[in-house]
Amino acid sequence: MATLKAVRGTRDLLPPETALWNRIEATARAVFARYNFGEIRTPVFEETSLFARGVGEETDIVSKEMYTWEDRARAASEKTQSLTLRPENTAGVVRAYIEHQLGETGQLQKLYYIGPQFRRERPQKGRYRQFYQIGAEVIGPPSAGSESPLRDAEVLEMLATLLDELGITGWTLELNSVGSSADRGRYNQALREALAPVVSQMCPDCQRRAVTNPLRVLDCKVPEDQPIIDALPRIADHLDQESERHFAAVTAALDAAYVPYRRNHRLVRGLDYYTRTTFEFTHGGLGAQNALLGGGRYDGLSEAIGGPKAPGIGFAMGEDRLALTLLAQEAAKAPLADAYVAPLGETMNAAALQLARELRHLGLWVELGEGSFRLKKSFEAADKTARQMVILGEDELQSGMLTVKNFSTGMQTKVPRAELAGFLSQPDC
RNA sequence: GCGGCAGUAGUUCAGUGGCAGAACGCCUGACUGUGGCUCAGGAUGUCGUGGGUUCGAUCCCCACCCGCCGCCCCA
Repeated sequence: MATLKAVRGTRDLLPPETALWNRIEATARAVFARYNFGEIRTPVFEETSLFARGVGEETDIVSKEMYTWEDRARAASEKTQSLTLRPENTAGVVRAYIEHQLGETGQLQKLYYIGPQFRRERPQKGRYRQFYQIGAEVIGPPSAGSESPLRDAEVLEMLATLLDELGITGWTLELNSVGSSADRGRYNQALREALAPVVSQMCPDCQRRAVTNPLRVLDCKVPEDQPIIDALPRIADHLDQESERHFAAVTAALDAAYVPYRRNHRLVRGLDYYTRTTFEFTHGGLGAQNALLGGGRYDGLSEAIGGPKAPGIGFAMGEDRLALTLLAQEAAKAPLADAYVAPLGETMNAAALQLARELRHLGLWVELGEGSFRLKKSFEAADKTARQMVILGEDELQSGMLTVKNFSTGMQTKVPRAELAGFLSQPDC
């Protein structure tokens, strides 16, 4: 029988890497809380139509990357239902916003989520079929200020803070505006017209994109095509006055908050629901998957899925890539316990558990050894798992003076049991 | 989904149509309450899976699985 393994594109996260993941999530939660975001948890699966309408029927995500199945009927009278593992979380959050009539509160909703998403893509490093996203949405009725460029700037400033606090060095914020959907339609047309006379000089990929999806031409990385692309019309020149003013206000607020950004006229990508502000935080060293997070404004999404007018802005951050980036920066090494309690002889095992319990109740991180080990073996095990080792033999039990070995200083000390926890808590010197 | 490269010990990787290898790690002992250094010994394994060619396949061929790189797309 073939051995069982995690299915393609999925994986197990094990210590010590999970410690890094926990740190990432704890940092995100702490930052979000300071910006007055609350956590939302939506189901990992939803009705298929939510994603079809919210994300866009024509997008690759919906047309070929979703895990969709027909949920079977339990009774003859019940209909089957098409369900889908969520490929992203914004649609689910907006669905919940509508379902719970959060707009009726009149308040701006600031919600964040952390959880797995599912897309049936070809796996690669930093790209999995079950992947994890940390994201947030600011959404509400226009009267709550949900359309304000200040919201965009606040979210971007929060993200800059979060990446800094996570210890990501060398990130770049790329920023653009895609205007209204009407603006985008006009721009698409202008792009097609501008491409027509020059496309024959471009790479085969671009020749194909020019027909199927002209916006994708802007992503081309072939060096020879760059001068041609630079000469193409920019969406900035096709924005209506409102969108232009909105974008100017966003950048003014970013300047005031000292958030560095780079205008990227080619950043027009994104899902169907994006309007106006779009952005990406990128980082080198991730290969073709250089985006750490992406997001933008989606003023029409709620209405697209049958809800009230509820403009919003949000982002999703790839936690897998974040962990990868941090791992490359700091080479996650397993942290060490405060102490390893080594009983000397099996008869000392029970007393060792009692000692370990005492120390653990005082908040120390303690590993418990095994009395059948020879002292040499205890030392070897302790050296790998803890900063210090506490020897508990007959002598120590009788005298109440415990033997403590510090592995970084090499010092061995006799410590009264009452002072043990305090002694072990001292940092190495 | 398309194109390319790979899969051998826990890990990183050599290797050959004819006994399955190294380094590191692991275990035991030298050393019965003192680790790291040293020395001596030991175990590593369906050579990704299934077929085919062959007297014989880990090696050659085919298919599949999985990973990596790029494309598509995206976080």
